[in-house]
Amino acid sequence: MEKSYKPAAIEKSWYQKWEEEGHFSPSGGENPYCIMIPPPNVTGTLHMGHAFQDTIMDSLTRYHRMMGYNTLWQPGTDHAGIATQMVVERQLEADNLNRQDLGRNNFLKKVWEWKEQSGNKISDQLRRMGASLDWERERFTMDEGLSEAVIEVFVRLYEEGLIYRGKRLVNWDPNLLTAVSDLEVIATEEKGHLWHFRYPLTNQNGYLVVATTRPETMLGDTAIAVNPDDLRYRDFIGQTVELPLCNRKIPVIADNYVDPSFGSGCVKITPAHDFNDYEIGKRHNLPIINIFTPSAAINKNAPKSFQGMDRYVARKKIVNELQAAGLVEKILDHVILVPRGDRSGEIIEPYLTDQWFVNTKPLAQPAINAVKEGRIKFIPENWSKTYFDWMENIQDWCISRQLWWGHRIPAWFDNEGKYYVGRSEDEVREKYQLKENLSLNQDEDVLDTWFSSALWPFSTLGWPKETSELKSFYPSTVLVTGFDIIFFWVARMIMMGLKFTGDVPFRQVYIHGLIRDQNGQKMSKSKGNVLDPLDLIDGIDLETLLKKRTFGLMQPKLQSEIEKSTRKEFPQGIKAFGTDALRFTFAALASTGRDIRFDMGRIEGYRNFCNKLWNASRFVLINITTIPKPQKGEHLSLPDRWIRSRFSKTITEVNRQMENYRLDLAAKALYEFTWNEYCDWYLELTKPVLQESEISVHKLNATRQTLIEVLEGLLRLLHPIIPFITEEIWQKIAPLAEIEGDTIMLQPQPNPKSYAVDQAAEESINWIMSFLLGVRQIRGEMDISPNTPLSVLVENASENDLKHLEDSRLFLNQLGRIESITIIEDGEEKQTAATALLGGMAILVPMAGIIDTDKEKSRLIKKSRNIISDLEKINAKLNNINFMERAPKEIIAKQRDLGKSLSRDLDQINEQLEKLSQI
RNA sequence: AGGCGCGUAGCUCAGUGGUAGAGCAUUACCUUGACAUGGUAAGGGUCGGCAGUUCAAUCCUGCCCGCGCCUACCA
Repeated sequence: MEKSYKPAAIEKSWYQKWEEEGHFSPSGGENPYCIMIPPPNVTGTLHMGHAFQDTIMDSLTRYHRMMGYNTLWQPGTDHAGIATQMVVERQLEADNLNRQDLGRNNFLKKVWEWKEQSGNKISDQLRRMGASLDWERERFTMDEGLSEAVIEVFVRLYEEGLIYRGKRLVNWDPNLLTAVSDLEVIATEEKGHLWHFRYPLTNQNGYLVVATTRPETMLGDTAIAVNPDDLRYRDFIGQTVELPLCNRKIPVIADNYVDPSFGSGCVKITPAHDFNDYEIGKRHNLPIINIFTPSAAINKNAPKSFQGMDRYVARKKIVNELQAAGLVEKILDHVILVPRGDRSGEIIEPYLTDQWFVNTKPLAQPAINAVKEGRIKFIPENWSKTYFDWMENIQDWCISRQLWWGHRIPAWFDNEGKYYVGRSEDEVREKYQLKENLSLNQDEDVLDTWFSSALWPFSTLGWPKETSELKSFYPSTVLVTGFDIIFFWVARMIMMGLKFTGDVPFRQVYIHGLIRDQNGQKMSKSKGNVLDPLDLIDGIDLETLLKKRTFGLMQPKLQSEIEKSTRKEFPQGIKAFGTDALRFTFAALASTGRDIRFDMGRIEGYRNFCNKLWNASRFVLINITTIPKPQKGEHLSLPDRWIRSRFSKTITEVNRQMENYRLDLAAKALYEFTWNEYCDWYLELTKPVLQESEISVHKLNATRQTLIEVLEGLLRLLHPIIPFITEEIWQKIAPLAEIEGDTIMLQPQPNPKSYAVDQAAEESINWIMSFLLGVRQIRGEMDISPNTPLSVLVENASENDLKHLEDSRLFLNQLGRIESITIIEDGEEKQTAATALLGGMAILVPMAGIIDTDKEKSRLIKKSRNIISDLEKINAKLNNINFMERAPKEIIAKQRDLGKSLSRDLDQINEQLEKLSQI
């Protein structure tokens, strides 16, 4: 093996081998374990969020595969309607073309080309992450089979009356020229104004003042509303006002919606361009006057002088003209919530159009029940509250989009605007017995991308056919996803899954946090703080990183700022840490919080961890070149028994944490065992055995066997998180453990029962550790060189101490660089010494020239001060009647014991101090 | 407006009703035959604040302060 761990050298080949040999496909068997990947955008690239999520899913998948489950991790990609269409349109823009220039068919051809060209990129990046996805089953939401599922679902929902078409006020993106759903609208707080306008009364002098944040909508006003209980306006109800600039009379109506304390207490009502006003309009039978074109310019329903103007140009003109007419009461600064499209960033307008909707309430109820009844569990459980809140107030879902890229709606229109829904034109003609010469045109619109995503858990498995895959893997075991798409995706999958399969789509929903940068900021191109997972794996030099972060910025102004911060953060660029280190980092960060700050310090630390594992394995391989003869338990050394015991407990702990989705705690247990126990102590403790010439062959072999067995098991335990390095090492270790197999990934997880728990051995090793710690402290604090051999005396040794001492001399001598250990009676030792305490026993290092008396004095004084303060706390408790009466017995006993041992320590320290003072 | 989350060492974060933890960073010493991507030791914290429950609170409860997120129709 190489002297140090070089990830690039080992990661390349293993993945290819695993995939070629079909190790990712389900093994068959009784117990299924299935995860559906949240399909990434087919034209996208892997970002930190993906890498994090995929690490979690892959670790879970590999773990359960090794636990003997029939494991499927289903891969695939999403067509991501708007996002993908926008990318291709932007490419056309470069050639001064738009999609209309190409026409629908040619445009779609372009999108498919782009999909083919870039669609494999993210799959390849997933491979770099080590993701053990069953690629043979890779799906795409616009595959034939999945499209069939989409049509089937649409038609069935329509036939049941759960999909309807209607003219409704929807969220309209005037830039993309499509409707979007409520969820795709982001409300942002922005500075605006509250304009107060005077609407003159028609049958008397005076006016009513209305307040608005969107003056241009006045052109579509059809009423003004006041609160019926508002005494100021009570008398005006039923009168009319003159709508300025429009030459129209509109009524004053009363509606409880109006809050008298806001603005002027009078609200202008524009039913065509405001959701509330729309509802009020319906209640009062108001006319609905649409004043916008699809791109939100003023249309022909408004006065001539405004027609054709963009809404914001019109706004200015309206304000100016009202001002000139003396109809502006005042203009106040006002922070408003501006609705913007999540893709385009454009200000969304409520707009009256014909759209397709899903009637969600009947679907939501069973989906609520499924979670209430525990058939689906959220992890952490708290997220179910978020889910309920939304589901219980769910609104109908606008599913039609005026785009070209996506699943075209299976509805056909005749020339009169009558429409027929069916699986195909032929089916429609037959079903509705349409005349052959009736011309039909399919609806131009496509479905919301999330409509097909909602079917993902069963459409990928072949539904509506009753496939064996569906039988085996539906419901899937767990959905792993971020909280940001609980509404978009999780809720809708549950609704659709229950509706069309009669069962939940997954039994658990593991909600993880979102990856942020080291300052807790969302990673985004415009902030210039994006980390590419592949750059962490392969490394990147500063110049390339700078180029990457500043290339194609929307606001070139930001360039110098981004350059500066990047140079500061990564003066040397980014080192290559390898996939395993990145994965271990993600696992270690996967705690229950919402924000996960990615910390470069940690990935470096876990790269070092990999190196540690690498070198520990080298140590084992250097010392063991032939298969050790199996030995009986009696030949195991104390450290052998100890490490087996610790490993058994570690396996149990890791299993527990994996089952609880606490990958961070699993990673922690693995890290601590590997580094702090196996490497720091066990390997050190084997050195005396491996190097001792007089050791028995049995003992030697028992230690060799333990070294191998524990390392081999540890590699398997680590494999789900760090697959590459464990495979590489395992290939060399497994033969020495007499294990045959092509790959570690198909080996079973280690069984805690294969390694005996041994409390006695743990106690003994703890004693040894304490002994060595005491000696090392003296060395460290007294500046005694690690090379200086020490003669050590022990005083007040109990029988137990003597037994431990007898069992461990070999280890103490070598690990503590101790020449001799002499047992002495209390007070026998006359010369002064540096002292360490181990239970009731004192470990003395005679000072004879090597130790500074004053230093030792101050060291002991400091120690005694700590003990005294602890002791005071304990005595206060023990003297507290309430404590003695009410605390549990064990706690009292524990405190008493602690107090005793502390005062014993204190006595000994004082004794030593006295001795030192006598000099 | 409602809901949720967070506040623990300089930084990033675990954690528990009964003696506060890790990694990184810092300091000192060490190139000893697995590993300097390392070893040994050290320093560092009123666990955001106040009150309550309790024999005992960093942990449970309430209030407050600070930060963040989500949902929502205040024109």
